Amino acid sequence: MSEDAILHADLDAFYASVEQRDDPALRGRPVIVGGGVVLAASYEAKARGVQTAMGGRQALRLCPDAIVVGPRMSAYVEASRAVFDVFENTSPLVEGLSIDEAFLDVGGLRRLRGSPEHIAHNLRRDVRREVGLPISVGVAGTKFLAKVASAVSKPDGLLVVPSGGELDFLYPLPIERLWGVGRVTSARLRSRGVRTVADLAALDEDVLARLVGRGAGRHLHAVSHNRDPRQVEVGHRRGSVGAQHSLGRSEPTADDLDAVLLALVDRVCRRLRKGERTARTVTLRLRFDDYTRATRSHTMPAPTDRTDVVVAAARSLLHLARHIIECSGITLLGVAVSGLANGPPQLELPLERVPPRELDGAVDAVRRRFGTSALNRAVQLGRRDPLEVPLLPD
DNA sequence: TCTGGGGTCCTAGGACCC
DNA sequence: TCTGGGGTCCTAGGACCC
Repeated sequence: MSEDAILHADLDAFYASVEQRDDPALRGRPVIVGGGVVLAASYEAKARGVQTAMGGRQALRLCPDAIVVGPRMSAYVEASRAVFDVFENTSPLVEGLSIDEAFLDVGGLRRLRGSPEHIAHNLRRDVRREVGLPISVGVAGTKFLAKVASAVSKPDGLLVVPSGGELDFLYPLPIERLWGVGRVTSARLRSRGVRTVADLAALDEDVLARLVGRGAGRHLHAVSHNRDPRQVEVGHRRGSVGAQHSLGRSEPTADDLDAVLLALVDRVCRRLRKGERTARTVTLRLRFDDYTRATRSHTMPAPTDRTDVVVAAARSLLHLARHIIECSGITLLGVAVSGLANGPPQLELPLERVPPRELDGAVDAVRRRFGTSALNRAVQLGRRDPLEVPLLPD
């Protein structure tokens, strides 16, 4: 007989913790990983108000004595792999959510490994002992509740929501604790006086749907009553692959944009081929100096992993968007492919083999405008190891 | 508060088909 | 020629997450 017992395991301030692990001088001190923007902050920095995704300048105003270190993605990927080895040794049912968190179904393991709480305790001990990192674990009967519990338990915590005590745990929490309530939804709900999960649960589902949309309304109504039927799912494959590049306020020419586009497509297609995937839809992402965004997408008749095919599609999308690009300053260009299928690897067509004449023109334009180092950066972009967010298999 | 790079899911309208 | 209802696919935008 099995019971519902799900662990949500979430590494604390992951990148910053790896840095503190690897450099004793950083331990006990406020550490910020990133530069222009905060990718991760140690708890010492968080205590001073520094938050993930905050601008670097603001972070240093709040915490002038913070030590800023550049990200070392390969170290984080390696640490993540080691942590996931511990997960896999704990339960065969592991669902990775990102580089630093996963769900584990331990419902069938009571005889083998003890109670869910015991398993969670051992998991935290093993991650600490074998990888040297702090990890928080939430234990509950549903994924949703386990995720909320791990967040509440942070840092370096363990929180078990006892069977029967779910609503006592949930109701007093502020709505922002819920997975799926962000800035906009929070503001909408608060404007109606909804502050806690108890307030949320008292709302009619139809009222909620009118307030935040049908899908979000249904979701929030269900979870506020502790209904979440989702199972831990093993073997998810990612549904899209993308790459993007911030352009600053450089006012790039059409040739500059084309060079960046080539580099981005090259990177995306390498990752496709490496994962033996193919894609049908190409999406161009644009961001402008007023932080508005736009996308343009095109679905191809057949899936591909070929750089030249995706370049052609992306170029025509860029052409399609030329008017909005002319009207407002473009600050970010991104390329994503979706509609992924498992496909055999096809012809290898890296950046170097895109028709040389066109590439040379674009490359020269970048060199003229931004200098050689910027050119190297653009080319590097195309060659960089596909290490980012590598957890779900490509 | 002015912001990096990588993702997921949902909604809504239009085209097209039966 | 006009009228349904239902379904799928595509495109664009938005909210949210790490």
